[in-house]
Amino acid sequence: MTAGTLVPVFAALGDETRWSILVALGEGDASASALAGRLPVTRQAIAKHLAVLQEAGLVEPVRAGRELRFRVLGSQLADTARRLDALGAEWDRRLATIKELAEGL
Amino acid sequence: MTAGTLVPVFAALGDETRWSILVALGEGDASASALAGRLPVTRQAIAKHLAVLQEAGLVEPVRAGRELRFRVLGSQLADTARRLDALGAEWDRRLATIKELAEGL
DNA sequence: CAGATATGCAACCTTTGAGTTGCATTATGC
DNA sequence: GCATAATGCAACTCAAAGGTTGCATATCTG
Repeated sequence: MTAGTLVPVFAALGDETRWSILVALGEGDASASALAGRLPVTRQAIAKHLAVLQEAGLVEPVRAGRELRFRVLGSQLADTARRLDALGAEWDRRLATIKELAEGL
Repeated sequence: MTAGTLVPVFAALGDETRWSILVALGEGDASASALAGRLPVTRQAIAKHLAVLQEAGLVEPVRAGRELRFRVLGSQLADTARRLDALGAEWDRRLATIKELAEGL
């Protein structure tokens, strides 16, 4: 459970358009074509973003007839949040210890 | 408190080299020059990364004589984690509601 | 003061990533 | 079966991002 699998997730979350997509999916599953109707980019661009998000494990494809809808995986976000919180806490703790040592406590 | 300020943070966290820097800083404050000794990139590259991290509020500069050390801000990570968790939870909740509606409950 | 050490700045190269257009393909629905 | 609506794939453009080298500038330390 190193930062290895974490980085792609953050990279995926580090783009405005992808956030728009995630937010849109937060209101219900949708296909690339459907999303293209709501966002100011082409269907193909959205398809690429969805691929990135899927690779990062943030969305999941769901076939529905000839449509390929995507579902946002909130649990993955919660998971990432937990790991992030743990790291932040550890760094703070470690640096506090260093500070104490430096102050000769 | 929109996703606005959140995106740069994730963008900053979406790079392996920057993680290396953060991890290194997690073991104690350090300057760009000091970090250059431990990482396989030049001091200037590290300086740029530190600028990005600082812009995202993840590190903080600390002047120490002629040295400019950087301190990692774990609290900012915890903050980001909280927001991420809230979003994931809300999406899950909303989608669960939609599913119920779709199932005619 | 002098030399060493640290940062600051700028130009440059190269790769990646976001976005587009165009066309092929596949699967529905009547 | 056929027109339609959706996805898949490929080539291309353009800008940004990561990285480098080189040099200027400050600032300790002996």
